[in-house]
Amino acid sequence: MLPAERQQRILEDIERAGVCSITELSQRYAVSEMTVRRDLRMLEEERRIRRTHGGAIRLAAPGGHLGVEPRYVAKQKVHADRKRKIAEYAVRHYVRENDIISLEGGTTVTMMAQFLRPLPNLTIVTNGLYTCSELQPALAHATVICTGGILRDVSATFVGPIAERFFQEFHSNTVFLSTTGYTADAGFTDPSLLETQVKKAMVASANRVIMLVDSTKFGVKSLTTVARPEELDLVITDGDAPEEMLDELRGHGAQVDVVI
Amino acid sequence: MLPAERQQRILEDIERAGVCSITELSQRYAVSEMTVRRDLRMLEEERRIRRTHGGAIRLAAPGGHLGVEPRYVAKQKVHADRKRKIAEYAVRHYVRENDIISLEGGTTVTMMAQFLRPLPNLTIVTNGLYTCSELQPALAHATVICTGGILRDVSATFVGPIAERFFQEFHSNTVFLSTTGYTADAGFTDPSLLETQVKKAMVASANRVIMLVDSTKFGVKSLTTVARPEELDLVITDGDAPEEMLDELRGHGAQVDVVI
DNA sequence: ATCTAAATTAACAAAAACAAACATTCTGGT
DNA sequence: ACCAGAATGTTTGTTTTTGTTAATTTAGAT
Repeated sequence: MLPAERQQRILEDIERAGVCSITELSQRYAVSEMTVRRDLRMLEEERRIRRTHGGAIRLAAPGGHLGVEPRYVAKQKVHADRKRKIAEYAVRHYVRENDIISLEGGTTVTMMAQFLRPLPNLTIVTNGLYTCSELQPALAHATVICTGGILRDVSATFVGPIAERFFQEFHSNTVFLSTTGYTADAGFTDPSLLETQVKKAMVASANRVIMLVDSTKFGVKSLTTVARPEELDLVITDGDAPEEMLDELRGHGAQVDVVI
Repeated sequence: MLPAERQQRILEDIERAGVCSITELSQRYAVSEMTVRRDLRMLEEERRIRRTHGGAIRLAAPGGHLGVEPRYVAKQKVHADRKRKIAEYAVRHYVRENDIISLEGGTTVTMMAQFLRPLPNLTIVTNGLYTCSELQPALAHATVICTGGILRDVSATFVGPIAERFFQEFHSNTVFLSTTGYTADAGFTDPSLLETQVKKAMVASANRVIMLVDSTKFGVKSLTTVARPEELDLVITDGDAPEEMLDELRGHGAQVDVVI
């Protein structure tokens, strides 16, 4: 294998995994650790990665968590604030004690977990790894059921046939979900078909469907359609959402709550 | 795991959960409490978290309900070192690339995860929440399948009928498991019937069964029997295990590996 | 307020990773 | 085949990281 090719592949490995150790890379490409160090040094000089003790981490990570650039973090934080408000509102108004709810594994919905912890005697069904982690401290007075399935990297959710089939047998009062975007023509869309399939199964299995959409998602169209407005009972969004989009949603029979 | 990666994940843990104890983090990442303290000190110097006695809390309190100091449950800081050696040995000698393995969610077996990360093209089946979290960074070159089920508090494992039924359909080459105790009369035993049921299903579904037992478990008898020595193919333990117990095991046809 | 158990810190020792220098192997052209 | 230059591996000493021990501080209970 050519050195340039190896370096390129190492870069790809790091960008995909977020982090790689030198031992790992040296074994994978059957070269000495010293060579890997030299490769990493070059990649760092080109500002493509950041070296750390024992390996390297990626710089900018669109879907990941490691070594993220400050600018990206800051942007994320603004959104996070919005999302958190929506998540808190959803819990406060639409979850009661003794409820049985499903939580999809997206970031907005995952934020609901921290507000759910005080509520007694909940049953929570989820395909989100982080949701499970978040709710572990609440297990004394709540039941958490995980769908299982294949763990998907970027989203930390369980997907695939196992997760989908789960919802053929289990039904909840309310499902909370979110997607990557909403447009009038394509409805609520996601980039991953695997995610979409699971979300569809969740929607089909629940009595009530609540969609959490922060205002940045309006006008964004992604690959596959998760649901159309007429399948939803309620949409929760924030104050920056364009009014005409909300009217559009209402026109399809969905109730719309705007969190100030 | 790389130091930088661990620090990043600790930060995420704290931001997600709001608060983490040092004991908890030290066990989750299989490092000493001193190392966790050093990590937390660095994160605090970067103004990313705030340290408290016994742990750390997140800075921005977007949810509101903060200021809660960590309520650290006095968990026995068990022989993490012994367990880690056993876990590393198990991976090094009994896991190959392209393997399909099952990991039970106990602490010893969970420690295998960090050593599994460099191995390419593995398929890993598990009912352990922490195992899933640990293996998330390895997903670029590995497949992780979770059983799903009811999340059990103390062990952070998925149990119950969903988890049990999973193994009626999925079969692995090798299952790695551990239990609370072993005695000659009761075999390998666990305090929780729910855990036992899942472990039995795992054993039944695998071609090869490997039990990880650190020496502190010998002579300990718990509530329910998970397996008897004759059901196992291999027992891995450490050098402090009493020789007569090992002979006893060998007498039942199990191979015994002792990690020095 | 005093006491006790736990957590923290500091200091040291061990292990792992790193970097530099040198030796070796590989590559492409003659 | 031969050589020059690049790439790689190896050795050695240094640095970083981690774990352990002992002394100190803190939190919570009496």
